[in-house]
This record gives sequence, structure tokens and C-alpha cells, in this order.
Amino acid sequence: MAEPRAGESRNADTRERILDAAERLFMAHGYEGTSMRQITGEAGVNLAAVNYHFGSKESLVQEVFRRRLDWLNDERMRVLDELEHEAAGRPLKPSQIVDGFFGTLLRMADDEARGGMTFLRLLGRTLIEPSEFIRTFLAQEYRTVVERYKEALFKALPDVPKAEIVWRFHFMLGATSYAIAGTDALRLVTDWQIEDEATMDRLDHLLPRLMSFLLGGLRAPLPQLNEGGQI
Amino acid sequence: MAEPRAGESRNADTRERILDAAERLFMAHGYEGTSMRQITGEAGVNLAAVNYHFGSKESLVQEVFRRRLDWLNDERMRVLDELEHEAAGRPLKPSQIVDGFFGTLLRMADDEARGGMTFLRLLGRTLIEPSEFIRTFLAQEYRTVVERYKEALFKALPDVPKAEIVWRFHFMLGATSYAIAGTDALRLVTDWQIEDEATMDRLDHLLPRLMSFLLGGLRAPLPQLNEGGQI
DNA sequence: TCCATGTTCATACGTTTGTTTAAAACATAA
DNA sequence: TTATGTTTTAAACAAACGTATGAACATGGA
Repeated sequence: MAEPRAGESRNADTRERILDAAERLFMAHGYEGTSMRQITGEAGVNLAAVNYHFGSKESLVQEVFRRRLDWLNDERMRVLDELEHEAAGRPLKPSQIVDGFFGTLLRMADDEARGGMTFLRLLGRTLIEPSEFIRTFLAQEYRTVVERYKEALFKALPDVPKAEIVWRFHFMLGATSYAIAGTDALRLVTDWQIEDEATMDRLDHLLPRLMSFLLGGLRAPLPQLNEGGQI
Repeated sequence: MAEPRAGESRNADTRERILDAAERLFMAHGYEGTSMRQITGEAGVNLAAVNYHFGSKESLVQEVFRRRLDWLNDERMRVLDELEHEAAGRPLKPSQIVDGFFGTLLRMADDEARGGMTFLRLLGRTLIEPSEFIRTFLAQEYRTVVERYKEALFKALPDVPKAEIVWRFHFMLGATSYAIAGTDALRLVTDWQIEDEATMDRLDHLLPRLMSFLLGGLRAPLPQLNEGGQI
């Protein structure tokens, strides 16, 4: 380990250590289930450090997400810009759009410097986090990106009602959320000791699997909606 | 309101009042985010009542789920028994199985006596709840039912690798979870003021929408898995 | 050297947490 | 009525919570 050079360097180091510890603990135990003392303990810093550097626990969790989401959503925007530029006006293929949004997300798992699997699992279970202010915060962070991808899907699937696309976007988010929430949640479906456990959580298998599923759902035949009263 | 007749009647009433309040509050604020004082306050009972009737907060939340899941999973078993009996050995259609598992769940929303939408939304966000002991508990409660439906899917889709089906079951759970987690989570995708808000959350629309999506995903073309190293 | 600035530290504050206690109130049956 | 078991009640408990404070320390420029 390299010695921190001096004041400002230690400063930045402390912030990062706190963010890393908070990310891991929020992932494991949730926001309300994680205490300041756990965070500062695991980070090896003083209890008061969080309030000094971030102001409050609420601000801390927001910074935990912002640190990763800023890059992710910028990247998603960049990818969509590039796709639309190459398409030169013609509508994109749904698979391109889905990969731009969800593929870009899942590929973060390979990048340990961007939070890797830890952040992905945290995000996966936080989109439907009980804590009101976190959901509100995430909704704001995602607003513009989701809006652009929604519009792209509208153009790519002109024959599908917009409300239908919105719902299917929502369903895709759910499937992806479970996909990355990881082996914890998978215990619901598998019997702990699955024969090919080793290959179950290979990331290079997860992405194509999820992508097939999402596209299958997105392009499914439209349901017959009974416009009258009861079903 | 009918007067409670006598001792045992008041007893049961207090228990039910606590369970109802806890269900609603856990749905709104999560397990860790809900205090005993909130629960007993909303239920209109004494603070000590929870510990007297249920022993602890952990036992309470387990009873909240058990009260609904017992019926749900029995019903799922019954439906699958019936389907397999009618099929008389021949494999079921995937749509029948999916409807038996997820349709039975969603149709609970119409039954206010079974918890209705409140319990559904609670369940939706609890399958990936951070609290370890809740996930463990749910995994146990679901074990046998999930196992039977998995087997049914294996038989219904003999050409699809079992690992693939397990994953897709998992994805379906995720999509369903988001579907029932309700309008809170939908804010991620919609712009608050959607034109046809009124029709967005009509339950008789949600079920066929979700079903199309799930079946589309379940029957999607198999992904090309790179059996070698990196993707 | 001195001061100013930024950071760390131990400690304490006021609340809130889940749970326990012992007495009171109640219901049931002899 | 008396005796017995069950349920409700107010009050208290220790522990943990997020946050605030002021002294100690380190650093860089004057």
C-alpha cells in the first residue's frame, strides 16, 4: 500500500474508503439496516468522518449512487447517440436499444473500478427500496436517460401502443433487477446445490441469457385487453 | 362495528389488527423502516401487544407473510394438481403453468380479504429485501411450490436446457415483482403525468400485459452461450 | 515561526429502538 | 362470590441510532 502523500490526499482517500464501505454494506444490509458505525468501522475511519465529508447519512447514500450512476447514464447516452448517428434517421432495432440500456448496465460488472458486481447488486435491490427519498432520488437521476430510451423504443416499435412499451420497459427493469440482485435472490428458484452451480453465475452467460429474455418479452404478441369492465 | 363477544374474540381481533397494520406499514416503509410503535399506534393497541402475541418483531413479519402465503401456495398447488390431472400425462402448455404461478398471485389483488393490493406490493419488494432472515424465510416458504412448478416447466419445455429455465423463472419473478410493486416503482419509467394514467394501473389490464411479457420471455430463442472464456 | 486551513479524533447528546416487567383489568367456570 | 387463566396497560430498560462538539493534529503559505 502506498503511503498517502499529504493532507488532501488523505482526505480523498477517506472519502473513497467511506464510499466503498457504504456501497458494500448498503448492498448487504440495505440503507436502514446499515449503521454509521458499521460503515466507519469497516472503512477504518472515525465515526464523525461521514458527517464531516458528506453531511448526513442521506447525503452519503446519494453520493454512493451518484458516483456510479453519473458514469453509467453518461455512457448510456453516448451509446444511444452513436447508434442513432449511425442509423442516420432510420429506426433502431429493439435489440440495439435494449443492449444500450441493459447491456451497458450489466457490463459494468466486469469493471471493478466502476463498482463491479457490488454496485450492480446494490442497484438491483434499490430500485424498489422502501425508503421513499432514495426512490425519489433515483427517479430523478434516471429521468432524462429513461426518457430518451423510451422515445427510442417508441420509434423502433411504431405499431406497439406506447402504454404497452412503458409497461414492458418496467417489466424489463424488474427482470434485470433480479438478474443482478444475484445468487441471494436466486435461492428462491434454485435448490442451493444446483448441479452446474459453477456455470450458473458466469457473467458472460448472464448477459446473453437476460438479453434473450428481455427481447422475447419486449416483442411478445400484444395482449387482448378487455376494454370493458371486469376481466 | 359488532362488539367482540368475549375473551378469545378480542384476542383474535387484536392479532388481526396488528397483522393488518404491520402489513400496510411494512409495505410502505419496509421492515427496518417500520417501528413497533408505528405498528401498535396504527393498530390502536398497546405497545407490548406485539411481543405478547407474536414474541418479537421478527416473528411478527413472518406471521404477516405466512397468513397470506399459506393460502397462495396451497392454491398454486391445487391449480397445478388440477391442470396435471386434466392433462392426464401429456405435458402442459407453458402458458398454463405461468398462469398457475403468476396469474394466481396477481388475482389475489382482487381479493381484499386475502390482503389485496397491499400484500402484493409488500411481497413484490420483499423478495429482494435486504434483511437476510426474511429472504431465508421466504425461500423456505416457497421451496416446495417453486420446485413443483420448475418440474412442470422442465416437462413442458423438454428442448430447453434446465439451467435456462431456472434463469427464466428467476427473470419472470423479477418482472412480476416490479409489476406488483406498483406505481411507486413505475415512476422510474413514466413521467408522473402520463396521458392515460387512469388506465395504467387497471388490474384487469396488468395481468394480460404481464402474461404476454412473461411468455414472450420464457419462449424466446435460446441465447448463444460462448462456452469458452471471455465474451 | 506563525497563522490559517483542512482533517481526524474521542466523547457526548438527545432520541429512538425492541423488549421486559409487574400490576391492573378482564373473562370464564366452579 | 371466589378462583383461575388470559389479555391489556403504563412504565421502564439497556442498547443503538444519527449527529454535534471542541480539542488535537497536520499541512502549506506568509
